[in-house]
Parts: sequence; structure tokens; C-alpha cells
Amino acid sequence: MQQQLREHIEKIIPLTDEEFDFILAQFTTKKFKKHQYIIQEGDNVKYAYWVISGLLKLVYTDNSGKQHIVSFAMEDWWESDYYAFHTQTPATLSLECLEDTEVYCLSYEGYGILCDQLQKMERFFLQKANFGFLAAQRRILSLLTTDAKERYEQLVKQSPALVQRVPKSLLAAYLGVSRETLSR
Amino acid sequence: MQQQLREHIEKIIPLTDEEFDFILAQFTTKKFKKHQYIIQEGDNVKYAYWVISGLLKLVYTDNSGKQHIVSFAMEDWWESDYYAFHTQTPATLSLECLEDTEVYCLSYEGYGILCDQLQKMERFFLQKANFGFLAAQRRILSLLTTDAKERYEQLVKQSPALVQRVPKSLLAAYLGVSRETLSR
DNA sequence: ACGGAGGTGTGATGTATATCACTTTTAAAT
DNA sequence: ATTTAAAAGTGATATACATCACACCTCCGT
Repeated sequence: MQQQLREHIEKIIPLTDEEFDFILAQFTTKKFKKHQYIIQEGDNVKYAYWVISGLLKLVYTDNSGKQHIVSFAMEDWWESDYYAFHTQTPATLSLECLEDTEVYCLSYEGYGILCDQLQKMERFFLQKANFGFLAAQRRILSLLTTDAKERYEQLVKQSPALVQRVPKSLLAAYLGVSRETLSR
Repeated sequence: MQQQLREHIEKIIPLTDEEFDFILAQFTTKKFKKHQYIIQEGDNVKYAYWVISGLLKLVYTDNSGKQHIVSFAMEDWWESDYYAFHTQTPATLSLECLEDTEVYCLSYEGYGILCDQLQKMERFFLQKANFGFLAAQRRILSLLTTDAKERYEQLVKQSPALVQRVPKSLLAAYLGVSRETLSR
């Protein structure tokens, strides 16, 4: 499990044993059951999470009560309400388990310590942020340029594992179409 | 002009004069005329740009030749085809001037040097990347949750200056609706 | 001063997708 | 094993929006 996290980080920057020990000291682990909330709207968001096993959905609920999926997170993914996390303001999103899930938790302070004291980790987070931004930009383009069917096909091609594990009604809420349309 | 850049950076991290001199040495400046391309699809993207004055559009052109606007950039904004920049692959987007524009250019190497040799700048870029990601995520949500009219109203409220300076047909291409729909 | 390009408004029509209502299937819970 | 809830398919109807076609207007360059 530690090994899994270490490999994840070392995909971007090699570490010494001492460095990894220092990093690991900033993390705690936690287990959640299916349907459990990790973050609820209004919560104070203390942590960013890295998924060891399981599956999460990050959701925005609009005024009319409709749910929209900002993103899914499975093994090896980071997730949180990052706006709330970085600005230390109440959550506007909720983070909920679609399966029993185990995560590494990195506190806001831990994040600051890692960035301040280990330049390698700041580099790591910079890479993650850059690629996260690029992924978001690609998704914007996909929403601007393609219709529902095409977006679904893209998703199946890109993340077949996700399509297997997630109910179609949720995929619809991620792609921005109604459940019924997706089914046809 | 240097002062303008310095203030921009110091909004996030204070600098000594020596540090700023070092930073500035990594930049060059360049002027472009209205309608000129800074990046064209297929180009090798050597630089990220910071807008001193003027206005840019970052555009994706789909198979059918239709233009979709990834983003606009005005004074004080960074812009580039970041995917091409960070991965050093050919541009899939184009960057074009909507007005006469002057920019600071930061080369890929310069970016690396700044990150490696000045931790403060790595912190600066980390902040920018994080907030860029969050802005993109908000835009995704706005595309998922609201209809054309609402998105337009949001934009007017958020960036009235932009709405003034940009033709409506381009705002439409940014919001993901047709020019005609926007006009009604 | 004139011609052309770019920008904008408006009608008529077509289409993708939302919404509502209902059924069937599958999976979870006691 | 039986009950209950969640997921998935399907028809009928409504609607937001795209598309096409055209008129008008205002810059800008020569």
C-alpha cells in the first residue's frame, strides 16, 4: 500500500527512502463504506485524498436538486473539493463513495509542509496541477465540440474500466445528458 | 512594463530585486498585430505568453472547420497551447490576436530554469496551475448546469470588460452556442 | 468616397435532447 | 426466499437550440 503510493509519486520524481518516509508521515489512511460521504456540501475541507482502492464521485447539486458529476476517482487518483481545500472555505461539492473505498488523506497543513520542505514534492504537485488543468481543458472542448453519443463513445474508449463500474445514470450526469438519452 | 510583470508575480510571492532580475532575464518581449497568429495548429510551441497589452483568442478548429474558443486572454493573463508546450508536441490549438498585442515570452527552457533555480517561481506556477484548474472546473460545471442565456449572463457579470471588447460571434463560440441563439 | 469584409438582428424550419410516465430487469437487504 | 430499492429500457410530447437564408449596418483600406 505504501509501495503503491511510492510508485505513484516516483512515476514523476525518484525518491530516497528518507524522503519517502518524510512524505508518508504527512499522510493518514481511512476507510469508507459504499454510499458514505467523504465530503458534504458546507463541510470544512481538511484533506485531499488519494484513492488506494474503491471508487468515488465528486458531485455538484444545483438549485433544482439535480446532480452533476464533476469527476470520478478510482485507484491512483487524487480527489477533493479543491476549491474549498485550497482556499479553506466551505465545500460546494460533495464527495461520495460508489464502492467501499480506502484512501490516503493529506491535510492542508501536510500539503504546505511537503511543498515547503521537499522541493521534489512541489514539483510533483505542479505536474499534477498542470495535467489536471489540461484534462479539464480537454473536457471543456469535448463539451463544446461533440454531441452526447460521441462523448459517450470517447469515454468508453478512454476509460472502459470506469464505464464498467459506474451506473449509466451517473455516466449521464458526468457527460451532461439525461439518463434516457444515454440509454438510446 | 517590467513593473507590471513584477507586480503580477508579487501578488503571489514577494521578490528581491536580484530575484526579479533573474526572472526577467528568462523573458523576451514581442509585438503582434491584430489578426496575426502567435501559434498555428501544427506549430512547435516554444513559449508561454504573458499579455502586457491587447487581446488573444485560443481556438480549436474541429473537423468540419468550426471554431471553438478555449479561452480569451487579456492584460495580465498567461496563455499558450499548454498541452503542446508542456509535452513539446505540435500545437492542436491556435492563438490569434483580436487586437494589437504585446507579450512577454517565456521559453520552455526558461520555464524549466525558473522552476529549478528559484523555488519561489515554482510556487508561483503551482498557484497559477491550481487556479487555472479550478477555473476550468467551474467552466465545466457551468456547461453542465446552465443553459445558453444563463451562461451569457454569468459571463457578462464575471468579465464585463471582455464582453465589451470581443464580438458576440466569438463569445458564442466560447459559450458553446450559435451566434444566432446568442443574439436572441 | 466607395467597395468589401466583418459583425449583427431576425424569420422559417429541422433536430437533438429534456422531460414525464410507465415497464422491466437487476441487485441489495431482511 | 421474499421484499424493497436501484438501475435500465422505451414511448409520447415539449423545447431549446442549430442551421440556413437574408437584410442591414459600420468600419477600414485604397
